[in-house]
Amino acid sequence: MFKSLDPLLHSQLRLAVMSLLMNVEQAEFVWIKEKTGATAGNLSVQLDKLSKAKYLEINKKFKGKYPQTLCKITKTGEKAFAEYVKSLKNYIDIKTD
Amino acid sequence: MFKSLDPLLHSQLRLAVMSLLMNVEQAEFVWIKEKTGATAGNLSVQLDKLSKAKYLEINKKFKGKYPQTLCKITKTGEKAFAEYVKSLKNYIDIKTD
DNA sequence: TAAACTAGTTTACATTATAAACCAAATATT
DNA sequence: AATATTTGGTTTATAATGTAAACTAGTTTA
Repeated sequence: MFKSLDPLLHSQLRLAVMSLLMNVEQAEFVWIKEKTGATAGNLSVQLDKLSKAKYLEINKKFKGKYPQTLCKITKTGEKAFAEYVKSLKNYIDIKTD
Repeated sequence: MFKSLDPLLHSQLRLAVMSLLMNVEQAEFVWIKEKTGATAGNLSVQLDKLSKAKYLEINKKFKGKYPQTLCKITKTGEKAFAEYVKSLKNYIDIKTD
């Protein structure tokens, strides 16, 4: 009846991050921070979790003299997101039998 | 951009409970337990939280000789659920601009 | 050269979720 | 008729999670 919801995606901030990354080629840490309204510390932790799960790839470079963290969703991440959305529908659409 | 998701509903079990109660007049503890697959202890705690938030009403009676806990969603609960679903759509539908 | 800012990371604490242990009464077993 | 098991839960202790505050490392500005 209720498919289990991927706990890695069932978090407000991580879901927002994935939602953003579903729609762009890649994104900077600072841009994600602004779009989500997250604190830097929280975002750092959550990006790390998503990255460890291979839901996204993190690429650290320099933009001029400043450090820059680029994030990009992976195929695995895209699949997980799609699956999460599918599962969620059981919760928000269902009619009992 | 991202509306905040009611933390009381953003929990797998509580969301499943509310989802069930959206579709029935009322429901027994045991029925909810079976439908959700939750343990009794966890369900007890989560029902209590939803009840304290006035998202549902809990009515304790006896069914024959056994205790029976009946749950019914409130107007407040219905509104909160609808609002949650609306907010969620920002996360799962959006295209970045 | 000292203060303030950029771009993050680490860590300590608070919140949340959950299973295990418990309770009271009913029924089944020996 | 004791005792064990089941029903229908609640309480509580612990594990997992989320988050802000404090920190690192370097840059710009006054």
